[in-house]
Amino acid sequence: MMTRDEQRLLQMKADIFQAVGHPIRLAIVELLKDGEMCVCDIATRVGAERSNVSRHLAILLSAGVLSVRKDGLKMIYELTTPCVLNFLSCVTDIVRRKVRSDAKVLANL
Amino acid sequence: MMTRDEQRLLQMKADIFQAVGHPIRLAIVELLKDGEMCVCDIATRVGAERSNVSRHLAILLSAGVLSVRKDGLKMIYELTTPCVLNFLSCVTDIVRRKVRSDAKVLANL
DNA sequence: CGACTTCGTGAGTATATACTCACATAGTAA
DNA sequence: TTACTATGTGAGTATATACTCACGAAGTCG
Repeated sequence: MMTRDEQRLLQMKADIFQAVGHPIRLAIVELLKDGEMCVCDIATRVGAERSNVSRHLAILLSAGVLSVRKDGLKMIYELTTPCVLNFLSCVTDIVRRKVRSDAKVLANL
Repeated sequence: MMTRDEQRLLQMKADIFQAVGHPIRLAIVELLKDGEMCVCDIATRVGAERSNVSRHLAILLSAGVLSVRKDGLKMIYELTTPCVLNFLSCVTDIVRRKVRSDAKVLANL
């Protein structure tokens, strides 16, 4: 079947997808492609409550998508690796196909 | 802030990440990289209950990650685009960094 | 026709997630 | 010291997700 270690690896990889799989968290990832940013600025830019953003950041951090450093009062978050962004073109491609396919279904009603 | 359309696009993209963000569904995606497969075979290979696999497939289908065709009694699922797999190397990279970073924390106890 | 296979789905339950509000901590600055 | 700012987190609630079992629809084969 599948060893314990293989299952743990699968879980860790799935956690990364799941971490990015939320509109606010995806917005955060897309926002940080231009560089690091503190929590307060992130909250303002994505238009969500600060404490909520703080929790979302913790999820991305725990999955390994983001890293963080302290600068005085502020916590500065950044992408651990920009390769996450490469996948977004693939995701956009999937969305494009899906929208086209849905439109075709509608046309046949 | 953000237009209605931008939010819907963000949601659709997040849905794709979320769809893959489950151990069983990720296992299905990795399994289908070698080609299309019917539900019963997928269920056997990933070692999960068939009705459960059926639901997971519906989620991947609805996100646009998979497509399906009918062949007699069987429903044959396949990846809409293999580009999902490209991201897996990035995901593996994130996992590797995270494990290393966690190990470093442990070493300092 | 009846027996069988493949699949999706309703119902029920258990668990997980998202969100808000309030509070505590840590650093800054007067 | 006191006042202020940035952040994380406990508690509570609402909603979503995952899973199993049982059933029914659709196609196959004798």
